[in-house]
Amino acid sequence: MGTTQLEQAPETKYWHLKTVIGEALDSEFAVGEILPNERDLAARFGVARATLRQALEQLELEGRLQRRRGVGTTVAPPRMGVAVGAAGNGWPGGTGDAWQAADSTQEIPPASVAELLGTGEETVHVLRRSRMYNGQPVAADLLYVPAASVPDLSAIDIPDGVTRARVVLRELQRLGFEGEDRAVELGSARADDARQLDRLPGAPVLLVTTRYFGPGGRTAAVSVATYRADTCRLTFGGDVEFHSGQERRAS
Amino acid sequence: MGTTQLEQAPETKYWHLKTVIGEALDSEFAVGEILPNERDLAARFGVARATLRQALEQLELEGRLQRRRGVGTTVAPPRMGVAVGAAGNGWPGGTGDAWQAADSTQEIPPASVAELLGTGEETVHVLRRSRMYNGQPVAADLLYVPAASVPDLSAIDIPDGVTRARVVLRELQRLGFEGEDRAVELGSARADDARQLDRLPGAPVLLVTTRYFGPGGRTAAVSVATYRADTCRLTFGGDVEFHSGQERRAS
DNA sequence: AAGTGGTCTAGACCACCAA
DNA sequence: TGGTGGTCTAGACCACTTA
Repeated sequence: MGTTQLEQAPETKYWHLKTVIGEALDSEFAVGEILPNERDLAARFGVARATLRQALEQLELEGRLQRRRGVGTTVAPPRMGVAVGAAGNGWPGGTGDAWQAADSTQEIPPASVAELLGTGEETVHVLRRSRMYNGQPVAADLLYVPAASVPDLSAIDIPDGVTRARVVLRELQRLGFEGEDRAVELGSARADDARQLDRLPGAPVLLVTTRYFGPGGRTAAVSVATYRADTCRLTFGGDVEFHSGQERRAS
Repeated sequence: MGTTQLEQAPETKYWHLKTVIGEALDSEFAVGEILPNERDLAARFGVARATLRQALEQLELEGRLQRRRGVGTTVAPPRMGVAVGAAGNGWPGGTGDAWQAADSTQEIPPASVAELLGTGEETVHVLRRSRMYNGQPVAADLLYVPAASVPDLSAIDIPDGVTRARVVLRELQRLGFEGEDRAVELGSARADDARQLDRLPGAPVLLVTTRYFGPGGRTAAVSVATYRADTCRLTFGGDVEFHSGQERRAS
């Protein structure tokens, strides 16, 4: 009667586990330290392995644990702040930052990209790049460049993918751009991205879609970057580094 | 011998399922349509329910499905683009946009926030707000404001939380700010945020941490916003709307 | 009360890594 | 080869919504 009935949900087991383990991580474990294996942990807490795993999965999602098949579960360092704003990368790869142009082909872009580009079913240059940070791969990226955006190249024929990538980037950089647009959403890693990022397919990733506007307001290029969600915190604007004292190091 | 041995991973069941169902969603289902229940689907594909669920979970993570306990699984509309950049919200809640100031207390901020504010263990104003979009809750937010940032209020004592929230916001708006800083990372919803966002605890969310710089470069306030990762695509900069023709409507 | 998705169990086997 | 995390199964029960 008088009891304010606010308890509501009786807190599930895995949620409680997650809390308990999370607190233990703060107080009793150092970064890089290895946890007991899942079977032992499950036994120790008196739950099924699946339940224990549900807790670990969330902690990994939050960037507090790192699990590797065949190896074990370790305490993850704090997420690294990765600059995505205008300060970080003009034409990505242009200024020789951590982006590494890997390859280039000419393909018909997927519908979602074609819509952003405003092109129809024309083929575009597709540059594959990957971004390193503190010696770790943090992002895989596809840069879609319509042939119209780099007119001076249409006559030349360059067979090698890597050098063509470099040439396209240089040309883009020469032309410059007038603005950019960015969107971030949650996704799961495709098989090839997963391989580049040293994760399993389906791993949670942050999808950063950038539109680059050329002269006249036309969309000159579109980039879709796939960042590891477990290890990265994306930073925007402000040239100041977040948390500058606490960046992640290789384990 | 001659067989280029590149097959590599024999593609797990749930991954294959995810692909198959995903394609079916594109071709055979309309937005809002209800899928068969999990037990039926599992039987139809000849897998255990847990396996089927693993596939659905990923599709939900990617914003393609919406599942509600007691109701069913429906096809989700495309994610809505939510503006987070400077254009979207000055002092959030200030211009009467979709933010709704709900409450305000004075508390000692969590260590992570205190570090960003540069304050010690002093109490700060904590404004709780929530953001609506197309009639749906998309974000819950905590705005931490050190007393020093709103000096004119230190003398006044306002007992009511809601009006105090409004007063603090008005004062902040009057003072203005000189810059901001933003970071985005993946998280899982705390119990209270989950309630506000109409999700279960642990649901994947995008955590947007914003630092507002006051005159002199000091951090005037810090906001931690929790966006539903399943329904939201965060957009930054550029006053142009992404995908303007395809926005999400209430189902 | 019936039907949905969410949690949990106790097993089994597989893919991967390091010694 | 032994140990790790990843996948998969076939059940059971629970929390929630709707009628």
